[in-house]
Amino acid sequence: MRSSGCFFPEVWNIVAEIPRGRVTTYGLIARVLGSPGAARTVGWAMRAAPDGLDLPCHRVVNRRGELAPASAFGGPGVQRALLESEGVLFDDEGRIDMKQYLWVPFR
DNA sequence: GCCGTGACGATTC
DNA sequence: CGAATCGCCACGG
Repeated sequence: MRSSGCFFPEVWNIVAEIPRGRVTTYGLIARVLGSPGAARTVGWAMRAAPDGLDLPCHRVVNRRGELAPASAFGGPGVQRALLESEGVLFDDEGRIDMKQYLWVPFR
């Protein structure tokens, strides 16, 4: 299971495996897929992800532990609410403690 | 087969 | 220390 086919489907596959209450980063996913510089492409894959896949895209954050633009989730606080609902706590800066919640996908 | 795009990352000023 | 810029890679037209 290394390459199921294209890049996007693999991204969705990994995101779908993110455990509840954990988060991962775009760059990390890209790295696991073999393209450390394709972090942007991963984000693009999220945007192009069909709703039928039931992807927990709210569990994917950037390297700093910040959430994606509110526009991406249809409104401000949506992604944060979903994560808090899973037990993820935010600091005063609205960021996640990566040391605690960062989940590393399998290679 | 080239250009533009994009929910990032790291570096530089 | 904060903000801005460049670079990266994959996909659609």
